[in-house]
Amino acid sequence: MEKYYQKIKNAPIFYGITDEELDRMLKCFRAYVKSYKSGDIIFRQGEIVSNIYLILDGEVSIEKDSYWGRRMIIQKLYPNNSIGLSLVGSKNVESNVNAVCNSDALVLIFNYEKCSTICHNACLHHNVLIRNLFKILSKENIQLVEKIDNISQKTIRDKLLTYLSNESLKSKTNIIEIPFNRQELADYLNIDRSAMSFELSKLKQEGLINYKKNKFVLKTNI
Amino acid sequence: MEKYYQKIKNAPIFYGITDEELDRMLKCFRAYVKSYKSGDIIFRQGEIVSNIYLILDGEVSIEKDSYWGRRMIIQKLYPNNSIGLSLVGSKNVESNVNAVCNSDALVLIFNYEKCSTICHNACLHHNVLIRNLFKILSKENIQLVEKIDNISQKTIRDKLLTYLSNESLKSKTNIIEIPFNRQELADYLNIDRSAMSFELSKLKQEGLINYKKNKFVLKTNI
DNA sequence: TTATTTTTGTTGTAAAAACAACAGAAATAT
DNA sequence: ATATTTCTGTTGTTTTTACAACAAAAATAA
Repeated sequence: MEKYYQKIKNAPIFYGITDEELDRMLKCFRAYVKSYKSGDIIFRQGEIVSNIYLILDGEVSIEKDSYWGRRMIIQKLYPNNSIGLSLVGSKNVESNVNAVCNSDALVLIFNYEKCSTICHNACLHHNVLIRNLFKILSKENIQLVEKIDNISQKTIRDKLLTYLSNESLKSKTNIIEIPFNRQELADYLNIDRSAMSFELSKLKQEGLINYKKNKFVLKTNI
Repeated sequence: MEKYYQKIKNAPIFYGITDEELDRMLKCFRAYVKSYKSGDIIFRQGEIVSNIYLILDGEVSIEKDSYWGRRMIIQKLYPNNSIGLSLVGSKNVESNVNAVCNSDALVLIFNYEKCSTICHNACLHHNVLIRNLFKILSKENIQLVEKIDNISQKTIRDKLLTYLSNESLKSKTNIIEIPFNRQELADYLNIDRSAMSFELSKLKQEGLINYKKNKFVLKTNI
């Protein structure tokens, strides 16, 4: 456990917390580290989630299975990101998504509720934590609205251009490395992969973008 | 100002706060009430928002204009709902949405930052408030994911059925009154109104649903 | 009440998407 | 190095959608 402290300290969720505090806090939260294999599912649609999961290593995607078996990728998460905040915050709500490991992963797990009922330092810890949770959730909220923006566009072309220019705006550069392969990007934008590939080719031909694998260059600021 | 206290007290954002506390708190936050006319815009895409807006009366919709001029409705908000939480939480972020009054509206406005820097009771107030903000944001988060679920469906039919059954699940009844007219529902689901009307007719003919104006009945539990 | 405006439903047509099937390229395993 | 698997791009066909134009119904104003 202690060997992960350095990693844990860097996570936004524990921002502003001193080393000693962190130590007490993790004990108080009954925190433990669990390792997952690629493909493992951290939690499923329909499960009630009362833990917070902090990714220490690996890649996790938040997905949803449609009634007809199509996969929808909501977002991808990486070390320092945490999962389950909104579920924990709303208490006893069934998860409406799956959290799936895309690679072997290392995850810090702790129970958000336990502390508030058992431990004396509850208030102290909670206040610091909740402040961080609020910040993280607000960012996530903005990201979700951005995703809605991306997938709300009418045509495949518009979805691609909106997605790429949004990414470009965020990174403040017109050279973008996306975390998706083609199939995953299609699942993220809710479009057909082959139709998307076709549209990407057209955009390249027209000189609007260039790309190789998952590296894209936006030629114009659309 | 005082005449609105009863309304203000009922809002989730001030849950668990006593009357005297509320009084001090609102002073501390420099809160004031502003009335808007139908069609007024509370804030626009691109503006930096540092206030929290609590709706006391009226209807406000969170919208986005696409590059091509299409309106996208993200969500509709009503008395007791608050606006701007995620923007305030992320600090100095440009709003990526418009907040538009759909009717004459009454809104409590307060500056979230001001308190933390000026007032002595900052911690006390903030801790209570942030706890509430966290809860509200987590609910909103779940709603946004649900919206993503609705609009991610492949066909117009699937979007309609998913939306209606999600609403049905939430209200735990198969009789639903939706807050949208046809054009607004189309803008919410990002589809063409006439194509949607046509699909609704088909669903009615097939006996899957029934409806009149904005009241819907789900015949089967799809 | 009647006139006017707004909302909703219907239809045909053109555009776009999904789907399927496959070929070539790239990555991985042997 | 070669074989095998995975990923990406291309094409034709079918399905679905958007769009436009209009009719019917409902709501609102005069």
